[in-house]
Amino acid sequence: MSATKKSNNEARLKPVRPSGKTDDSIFDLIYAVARQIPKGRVTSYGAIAKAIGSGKSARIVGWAMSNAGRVKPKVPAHRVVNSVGLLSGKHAFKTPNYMQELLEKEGVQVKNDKVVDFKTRFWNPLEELF
DNA sequence: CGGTTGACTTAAG
DNA sequence: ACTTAAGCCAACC
Repeated sequence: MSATKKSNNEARLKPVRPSGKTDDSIFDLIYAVARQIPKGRVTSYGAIAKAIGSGKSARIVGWAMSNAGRVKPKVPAHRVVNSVGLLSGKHAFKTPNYMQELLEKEGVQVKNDKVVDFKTRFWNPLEELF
């Protein structure tokens, strides 16, 4: 197979938007930050929003996370919760309980759909990436 | 093009 | 701790 087989790879690390586009967008930035979340730590949608410079576009982060399941490489969307540590996105996983199990598997305690000691487990991209 | 929706956030009562 | 309200922005119809 000495033929030039360039297609097939070309390192398409760009995330796939809902529209199927792989253009640069805030989605790219969101996924990029989300992948930086250390194991056993969590962050919030708003924190990511600030990290990418949008600040108040936390809802877009949530939107992007809903697409995280179809994005490559995999995005640890289970490590992203809302501002009070609530697993607001658990319903988007295979099973509503899958998100909690993933977190517990990483050492994050979850009680009543809420991250235990959230403030300590919180990972601030603005400070950690700085 | 416009109204609605959503894995959000902050503020105020 | 709970409810309301307003701000935000991309996708959807």
